[in-house]
Parts: sequence; C-alpha cells; structure tokens
Amino acid sequence: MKSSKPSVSVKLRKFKPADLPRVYQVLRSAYGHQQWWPGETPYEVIVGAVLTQNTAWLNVEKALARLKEADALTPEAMRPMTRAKLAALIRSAGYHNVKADRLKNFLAFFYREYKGEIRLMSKERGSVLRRKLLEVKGIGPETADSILLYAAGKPFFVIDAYTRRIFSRHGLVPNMDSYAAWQTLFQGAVPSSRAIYNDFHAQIVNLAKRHCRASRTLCETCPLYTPSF
DNA sequence: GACCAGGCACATC
DNA sequence: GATGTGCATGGT
Repeated sequence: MKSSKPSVSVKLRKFKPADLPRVYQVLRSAYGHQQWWPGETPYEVIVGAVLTQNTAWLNVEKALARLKEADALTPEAMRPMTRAKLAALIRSAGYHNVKADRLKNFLAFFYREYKGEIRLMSKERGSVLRRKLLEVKGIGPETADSILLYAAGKPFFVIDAYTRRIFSRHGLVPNMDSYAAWQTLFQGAVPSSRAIYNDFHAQIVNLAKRHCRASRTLCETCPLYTPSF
C-alpha cells in the first residue's frame, strides 16, 4: 500500500498525568525558555487572546500591527472607537464583526470593574476574576485563562487546541473531554506556578508548530517520542 | 479550490 | 447534556 506520508519508526509514547512535569522538563531542555506571550503590553495580550479565537496567529499579528499603526492598541484609544472602525482594523484576523463586539464587551467590563487599569484587575483574586471574565459575552474558558495567566499573572493553565491535539494523541485524555476536565488534570499534575504554566503552554504551542500540525508528520524528531524522551 | 487555524454563543433536540 | 451552525480571513 502506497502512502505519501513519511513512516514513523519510533514509538509514540503514552503519557500519564504524573508524567507532565517531566514532559515540561524535556521540552524546556530541547527548546529553552520560550519567553512568552508575544505581546509588548498586557492589553496587547488581551486583544491577541480575543483575536486568536479559531484563527491562525499569523493573521492575528497582521491585525495587531494595524491596531498599533493606528495607535489603537491601548484601552484608552480603543474604547471610544466605533465598532465599524475597530472591525475594519482587525479584519485580517477573521470574524471581524464578532471580535469587534467581543473587544467592546471586554472594554465595558474592564472600565466598569477596574477603571481600565491592568494593575487593578491583577489585584483581584484569580478565581473571582475568572468567574467575572466568563460572564463577559465573547470570553470563554480559553480566552479567560489566557487573560488570567498572561495579562494578570494568575496561575491558570491554558488548554488550547494544540494541548488537546498533542496530549490526546499521546493517550493522556480522550480529545472530546471537557475544557474543565483537561484543566483539572493539568493543574493537578503540574505545580501551581504562574511561571511554569506560562512557559509550559508556550512550549506546547512551540512544539505543535514544529511537529504536530494536523496535516503534517514530522514526529521522528519530536522530543516527546522515544527514544529521545 | 479545499482545507485549516491557539473559540464562542446560540438554537435545537 | 450533546450536537450542529454561524461567524470570515488568509496561508498552505
């Protein structure tokens, strides 16, 4: 039988939750600290978290660049903008009308609760901030956790499509399990640390982009495959 | 030209 | 509670 895909001669390693700290160490040794999230300010991180919903990061970067060019990448500048103007600037990230509304919804919340100041938002207890973020229309669990971890510095593990893809492939959890189930598993297995959750998630994204795109098979050199693991 | 990408809300059963 | 659908652009 003919196949265009390269054969994989190494064995796929199956992980248990207790392996996760070691998985992080292996990735960190292989690739170094990732210095994440790509964003110059916490507010840029928040905007990026909304714009990347079901969207390739490359297209998000274009939208962020346009916002920056327009000096609109601060809460003060973005808040008075019309929905139409904002949507036009973020067009390249896709779903621009939906995402313009979501950014507006976040801004309304951000000013109502925290006067538009990251410093005040970061003082909020993590569990309380998470509950409040999830009440904002357009902020779901992944976006909320990205904001919590990367903008507010709270130890919440971000479960994204890459995390599910890689670790379900490695037999950790069935891919269809809920977001909460995945997060409970990771947070139970990995010590609660803002710094570790930050870089572990970054390592997962890095790994996925190198090796685990749905349509690619480059797994021979992946550090999570035996015997390199 | 088809398929995919770091979700989410909403309708329906 | 589970499943399906709309939202939209740009790269491969």
